[in-house]
Amino acid sequence: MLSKKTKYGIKALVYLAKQEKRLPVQISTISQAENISQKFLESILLTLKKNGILGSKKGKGGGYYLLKDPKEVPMTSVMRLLEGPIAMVPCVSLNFYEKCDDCPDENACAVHKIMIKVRDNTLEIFRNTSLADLSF
Amino acid sequence: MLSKKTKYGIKALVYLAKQEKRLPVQISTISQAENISQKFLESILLTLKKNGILGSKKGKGGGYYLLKDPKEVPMTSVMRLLEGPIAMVPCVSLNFYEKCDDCPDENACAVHKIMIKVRDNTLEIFRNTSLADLSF
DNA sequence: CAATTAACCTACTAAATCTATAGGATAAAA
DNA sequence: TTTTATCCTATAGATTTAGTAGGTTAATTG
Repeated sequence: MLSKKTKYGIKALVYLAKQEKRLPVQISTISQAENISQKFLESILLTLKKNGILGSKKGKGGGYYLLKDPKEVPMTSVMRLLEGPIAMVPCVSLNFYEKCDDCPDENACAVHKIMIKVRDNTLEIFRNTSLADLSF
Repeated sequence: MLSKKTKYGIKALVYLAKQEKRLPVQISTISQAENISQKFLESILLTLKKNGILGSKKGKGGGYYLLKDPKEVPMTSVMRLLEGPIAMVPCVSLNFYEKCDDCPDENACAVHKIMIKVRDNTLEIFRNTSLADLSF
């Protein structure tokens, strides 16, 4: 299941991508438009900023804005940042790999086998989908 | 992330599918072979039994066994039973649909849009993979 | 019949994760 | 110097996960 954090994060990013001008948008504006708890959204946007997806400006007329063209923001980045691994099991994750405690041999593991397929397919979708694609 | 419950359940099912004869296999045998807590596995196999995937036999020589040919057990069934929805968001789930609190219009939602794609792809894999496919 | 075996069932718990909320600090603008 | 809005840390309540404990039932064996 996708966490609310990721869901809200994507919604906020798409909201920003839809802006005609690249002017800062306040948290309160986004939170009202998308029905998201303002404080919660605040922490989400902050991590997006810390990780180079968003820029911000303080004080009056401040807010958050996209640093790149929406076309240049693939969903892989967004998902990994907010949700963590794209794979359903760590032993199959490209960016968050971990060995399973219970598996003596990964290659002999049935779960490993099918989850590789799922990962590859999901990855393909996220790689080929940018914020721009979600903004129509 | 896939729960341990589902992971262990799949491993146990594949273990049973690999048996040459359809004789009952004890929980303790599977739990040792697959490094799974016996008590935990017990509860997993029980739900698989209650839902028509496994049969069981009590007393000496008892245990669990597959009720159908492994070819006839698609991963969609296993996943839905153990993990729940295959979709990453309830508003996109075929079998566990729920409306989002925050979304006035599903069709206008970016998250909805991409998660439909992910669901369709994942579903396709699970539909086309049976226990037999995982048992080689 | 009685003992053994192994599934069946209920309840509980410890730990982790998720979804926030509180409250103040910092920086920019008016 | 006041206002505005982001930045930051800490915490808390709810939910989910991953088991554990302990006894009950049913089938087999001697």
